[in-house]
Amino acid sequence: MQTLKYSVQKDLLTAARAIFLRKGFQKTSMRDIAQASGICLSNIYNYFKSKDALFCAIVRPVVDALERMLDEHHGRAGADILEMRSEDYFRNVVREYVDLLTKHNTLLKLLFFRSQGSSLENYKETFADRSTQLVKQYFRTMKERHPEVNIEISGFYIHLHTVWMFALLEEIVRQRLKPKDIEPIITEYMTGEIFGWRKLMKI
Amino acid sequence: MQTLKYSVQKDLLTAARAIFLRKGFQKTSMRDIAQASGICLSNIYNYFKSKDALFCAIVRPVVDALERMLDEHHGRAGADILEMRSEDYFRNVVREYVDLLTKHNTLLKLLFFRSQGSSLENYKETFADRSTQLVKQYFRTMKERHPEVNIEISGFYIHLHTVWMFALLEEIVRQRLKPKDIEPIITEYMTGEIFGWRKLMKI
Amino acid sequence: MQTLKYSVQKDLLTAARAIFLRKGFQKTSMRDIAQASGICLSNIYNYFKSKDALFCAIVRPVVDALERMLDEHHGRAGADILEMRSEDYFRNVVREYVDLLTKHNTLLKLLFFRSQGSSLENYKETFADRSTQLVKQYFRTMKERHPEVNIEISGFYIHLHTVWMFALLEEIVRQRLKPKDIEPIITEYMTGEIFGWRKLMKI
Amino acid sequence: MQTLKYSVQKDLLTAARAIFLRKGFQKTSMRDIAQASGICLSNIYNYFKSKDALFCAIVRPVVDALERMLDEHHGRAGADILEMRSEDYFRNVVREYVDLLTKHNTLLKLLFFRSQGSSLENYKETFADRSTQLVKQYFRTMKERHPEVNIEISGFYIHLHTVWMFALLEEIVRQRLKPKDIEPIITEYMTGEIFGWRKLMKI
DNA sequence: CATGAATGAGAATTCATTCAT
DNA sequence: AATGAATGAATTCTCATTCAT
Repeated sequence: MQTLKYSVQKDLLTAARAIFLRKGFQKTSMRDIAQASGICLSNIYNYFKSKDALFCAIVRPVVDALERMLDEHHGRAGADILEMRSEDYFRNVVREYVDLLTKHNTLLKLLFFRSQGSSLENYKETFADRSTQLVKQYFRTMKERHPEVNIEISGFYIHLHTVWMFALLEEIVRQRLKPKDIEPIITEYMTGEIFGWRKLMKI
Repeated sequence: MQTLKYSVQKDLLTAARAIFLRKGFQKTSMRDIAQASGICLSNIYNYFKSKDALFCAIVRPVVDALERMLDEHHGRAGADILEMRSEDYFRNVVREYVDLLTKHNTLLKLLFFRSQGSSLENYKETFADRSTQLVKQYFRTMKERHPEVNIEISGFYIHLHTVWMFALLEEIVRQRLKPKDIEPIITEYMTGEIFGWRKLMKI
Repeated sequence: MQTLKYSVQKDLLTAARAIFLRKGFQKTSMRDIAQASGICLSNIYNYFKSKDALFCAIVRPVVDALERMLDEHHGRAGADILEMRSEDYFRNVVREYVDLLTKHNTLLKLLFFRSQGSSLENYKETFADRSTQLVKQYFRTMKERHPEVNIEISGFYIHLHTVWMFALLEEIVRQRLKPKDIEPIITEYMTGEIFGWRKLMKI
Repeated sequence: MQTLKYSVQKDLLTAARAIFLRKGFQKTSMRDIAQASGICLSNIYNYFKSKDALFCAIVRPVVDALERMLDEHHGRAGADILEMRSEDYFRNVVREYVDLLTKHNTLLKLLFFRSQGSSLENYKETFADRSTQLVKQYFRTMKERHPEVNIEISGFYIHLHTVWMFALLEEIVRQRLKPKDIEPIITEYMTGEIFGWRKLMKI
């Protein structure tokens, strides 16, 4: 198999993205997509094996980006917790989020609010859960290295802050903020967050 | 049509609520509800004119409660803004939220996370939008009364905090917190919020 | 649920049977059946939950009859092997087969030759296999009771004769023989068969 | 179009045969065949004009062999009926069947049990019918030459024995008997058959 | 010869809702 | 009020085949 005709694939993805965005995964029918993209209904299946696969393909870049962030922040490769206090760390985190929002504005919306009925319908919840677990694990590891750090923080608190982060992303996406407006918001939010966490952990 | 049998209506609502909660509005079929409630499929239509109407009826109490809160806090009947500084106001607000969560735990979940496909699928967003508008209007009114109050607060900020409030409610619902655990969380959250708002508004 | 409207169910079964018989399970579409029976396509699903279920319902009587025969002939309730020599046994067996053919002529054809694609597509093979196993087991049991009986008979032979039996049934069905013509054929066949088996087993 | 590449054709036939054998004609899709053979889907149509034509081409050798046998045994070129009594005739017939089974094991299975949906789906029945007609005709011809021969044999009997023959072939194919095991079975079967026929015909 | 792309018909099944009694 | 029956539109997906290059 060679690569399929590029322009058709592109038309398809573009049209599908627009409809998914407007109507959500479940209420969008393959007919809708066929009609909107001008591609024969059955031909869609030459490009994607199912409606779900099509949705996942559209949304993939942002899923990949989120997975990478999850891994880098709280995974094994994570930095030392005391870095939280450094300027560099702070700027990095901000840039990451700004990048995410700038590049994947629409896809975030799709993934978080239009995915019901697809295999990604629980992605947000799952992500928050996994994030919470990873943070807990990360804390335990850090505790060994820095016994003075307080890690008596409830799962509820951790989870809530992940969810709030998402809510912030969502708001930015919803309001279609321009890149230059995004950065100060993220900066301000992160300042508060990091400050809060450091206070809790006494570092 | 006259007086519909009360017990049937109750069975219906109870059964439907349970299924909507488990499968969501869209994936729940009228057949599912008929089967679970033991009420004949076509008889359901003697009680509710559509699937959507049934869902709305179930969820109505919490919608009413939210509307009332919206009205009381930011509507014309709202209190003076300087009340924000009083202990009473604070305690009232906390109690209101605790009440809401205690009484309508399940319905909140339904309304916020199981309503896709129904006419209430955008309730959360709509609520936040209306809330934002009301708050802005309220600020303008208060400005006339108290010119010293700063009301230069972005719509984004207002909207975001409404959404965060919802995210908090959602977390509490999700984690099935018990009433006694809810109060301290709300109290803590409200303390931070009111403090933040007062700082911004310089009151 | 009360019993569904009898006449519709009957029409449905009758029409479906006729089409299945003509075109086979796989090539028959639910549309075909709807059209032929004059019943709305989706209404069929109020009577049978799937195409397969419809087919099985049609064919059920003959499946039941065959299962009963299998059980009675070779199952635990089976008679002593030496009964093979009695007149009564012989007449019974003949009558059974004549009955089967007389009552279930059409259904046998459906089950054996029109079931491809349904869950019963391998019924004939499965039946022959199970029959072979049961016969082998039966022989072993009888060997204990009558050590003089020879049971050194290959699985191939047993299986082949089951299959031949089916082929005979099939021929009778195919040719639409009348009841009175069936009996002599079965009688003759059985005479040969029982004679052959007795010779092999030396009883 | 000219000379189609031999090796491609061969790959195609080999792959298709394997899949038809496993899944049957109807459940095998041209896509399956394309994938398994490594030949581009649309290119298959340069070699065979339809799925059916492909199936027929695969199965052709065994169809030819069967046609030849039909012709030689009962057709105009057939030997005198009294030859039935000779050793040579007997050995010839046995060898023929053993050859058929040895050479065309797989194709027989395809033709008899995997052809539903193709134009050959009724080959077995058709063959048996034609065979029956030919035998009847042959009998009439022989009657003229040998008036003492009894030809009062029912069509049912003739047809049945053809079908049994097929059932035997089927069993041998099904059980994957090895060539050396096939011969004794055929020999034994033929002994009985010829003996039976001669007795009936009084020759 | 080979290939990727396209096509239109058709498959089973589900659903909210209405009808007649 | 209650019920069984009916309906028509919709849904995802599959398939053999053809087209254009």
